Amino acid sequence: MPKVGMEPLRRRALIDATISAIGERGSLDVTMSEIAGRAGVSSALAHHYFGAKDELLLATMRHILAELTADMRRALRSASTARQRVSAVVAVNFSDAQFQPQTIAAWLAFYVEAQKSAALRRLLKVYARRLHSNLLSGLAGILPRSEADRVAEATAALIDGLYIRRALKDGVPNAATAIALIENYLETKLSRRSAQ
Amino acid sequence: MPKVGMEPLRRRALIDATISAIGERGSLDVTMSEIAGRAGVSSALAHHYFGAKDELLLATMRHILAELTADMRRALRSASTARQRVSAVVAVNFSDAQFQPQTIAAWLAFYVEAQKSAALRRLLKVYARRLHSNLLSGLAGILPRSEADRVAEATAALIDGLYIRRALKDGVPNAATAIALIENYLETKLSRRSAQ
DNA sequence: TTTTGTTGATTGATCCGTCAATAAAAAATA
DNA sequence: TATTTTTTATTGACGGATCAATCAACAAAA
Repeated sequence: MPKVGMEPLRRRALIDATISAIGERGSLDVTMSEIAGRAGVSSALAHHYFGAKDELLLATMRHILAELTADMRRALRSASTARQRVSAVVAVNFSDAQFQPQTIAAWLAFYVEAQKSAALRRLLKVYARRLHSNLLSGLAGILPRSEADRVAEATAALIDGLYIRRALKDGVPNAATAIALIENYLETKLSRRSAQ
Repeated sequence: MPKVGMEPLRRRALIDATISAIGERGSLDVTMSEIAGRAGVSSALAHHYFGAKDELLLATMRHILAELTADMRRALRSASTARQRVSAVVAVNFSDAQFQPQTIAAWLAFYVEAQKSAALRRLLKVYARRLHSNLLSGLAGILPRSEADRVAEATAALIDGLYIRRALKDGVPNAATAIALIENYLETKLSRRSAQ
């Protein structure tokens, strides 16, 4: 039943299907047929709209990053102090929308794929840089620049590390614990401004 | 030129070839032919000794973990105080032997594969638990138990996070900086035993 | 009648795993 | 010691399966 204006709906359905397929299998080793099937269309249609598998994967990653970015912007808007801004950035990464098995598995899989795909690598670097600068925008108001830089780096590493450990279902079990762990770190770093 | 006693040599060569192949491609998507070729043998021989690809990959992961474990044991032996033990555990993970692009890429790839392979998952969990208990063996002598547990968890997450960021060639550029970052965290955690 | 949506069938490539065949060493036998 | 037999090492060729991508064809809207 071909109705006009299907393109954006199909694109979105295919991207959602890609996320859930990757999340379930835990890797990018999902077939176009599998994805298309989940979206309720044929694999030919997936190729019709995205051209090649690479581009569907890239579009999916872009979509995940866009959602994260939007969440981040929202969270930052409602933070008034520098300290709150730091906490907001951390909290978003462990919000219900982001810290889910599917999304986490997808992140991990994309990290690996980035080693092969230059386009994906570029995308992830943009995200990493943005995360860093978001953290820094809060920290710079509290700590001296070089120290703020180091704390931002450590916080980013903690976020990535907790994600990876969550994917393995080992270590930290839930979002609240993860946040508490990072906040605990930040608290010890921010409460005593004697640096070094 | 069939000479007897080739098996251990071939196994080793194939495992080394697997590591370098994975390291170069940045994922487990390497063919048996590619691996065998690097080891200077035919793919049929790789199958002869390892049966299936899964088992070669598993053997490779086991080998990497065994090396890390051996390094860890050595490092711990030469540490006399609890504090030194903590630093030793951290340092080993960023030693020249471990913190190399090839090995890091392999780690990351295996993390992803673990979501599919139960055997691999079990292996990684054993490693994670051992890392945790090694860290704890040092921290428990300095901090109260619950606090020590949390710091061990954070340190492990930092290690994983710095690995992942290294794989992306983003963030922390070298081993010394990574160690300094973690030591800086440990120092702030261990110097003020007022806990919370 | 042109545009948009859609798919079944097919192609071509890749790759794992197997197998029969070969050859050298080692062991057993004469 | 000379020979046969068995074990170990090794590979080229191939079967079979999977999958990405293409294409021709069809149907409904515009």
